[in-house]
Amino acid sequence: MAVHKKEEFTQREQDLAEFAKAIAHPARIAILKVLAQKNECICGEIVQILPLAQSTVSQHLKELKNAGLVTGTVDGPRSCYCINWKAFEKFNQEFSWLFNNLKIKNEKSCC
Amino acid sequence: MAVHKKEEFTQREQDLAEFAKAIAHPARIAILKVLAQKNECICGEIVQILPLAQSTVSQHLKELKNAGLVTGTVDGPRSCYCINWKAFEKFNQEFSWLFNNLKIKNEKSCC
DNA sequence: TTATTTAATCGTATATTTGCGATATAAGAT
DNA sequence: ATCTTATATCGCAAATATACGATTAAATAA
Repeated sequence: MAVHKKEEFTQREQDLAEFAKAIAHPARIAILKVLAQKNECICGEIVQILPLAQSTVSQHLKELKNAGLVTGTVDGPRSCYCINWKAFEKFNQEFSWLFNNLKIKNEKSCC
Repeated sequence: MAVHKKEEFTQREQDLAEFAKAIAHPARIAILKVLAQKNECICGEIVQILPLAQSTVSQHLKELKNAGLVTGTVDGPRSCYCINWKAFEKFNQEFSWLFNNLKIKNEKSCC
């Protein structure tokens, strides 16, 4: 991949792709589920639940944070992660937009 | 990554992640849009529209096909690609399920 | 039959992702 | 002040993804 071609697409396509990439790993989906299930902010618990090393979980959390899907604040010696519902809702809408946008144009498949 | 850890998660998480990966590139989102816009099955047209080489587009199409989002049939010397609406609808529902599932549990963010 | 057109595949280079152990950091406990 | 605990980050290895040119394959046109 000599050059990056991603910039040649629309911002909307890039944003949507980036969000999709954020949840394109079962570990990150599992992390989101754990974060949603617990009412309090956990972190080390995720490491207990997932079959991954602490450093790996930390890395996945960082990616979710970079994608804006998760917020993180320092709480004493531990970290507090939460789902960013606002961003999540926005991306949910973007997805719906894509799905509907595609579907409206052509409901029937020709092959 | 000495070992694959993806199998250690639920099938549902894996399937969803795989679908997300399929649309985790702006080129593939753009391809889906083109396929939806045209009423007929094109292929070479995608190459004209996208800023990518023919072999690269072919590769992206293959990935979409592997993910089940697109069907492809041979039509003489050319290929005919179409969106698989059924599979698309299924994944749309899976996404909604995830979003709602997460949201119901905890609407408020604690940080 | 030979040439042309269209698309898939191969080979290759490079970039990114995934994963882990080891180390660093920072707060709380002793 | 030192030890413990929790987490982030670094460095590395291996796997995957991205992109392209060249080649192959297969059907139509000449």
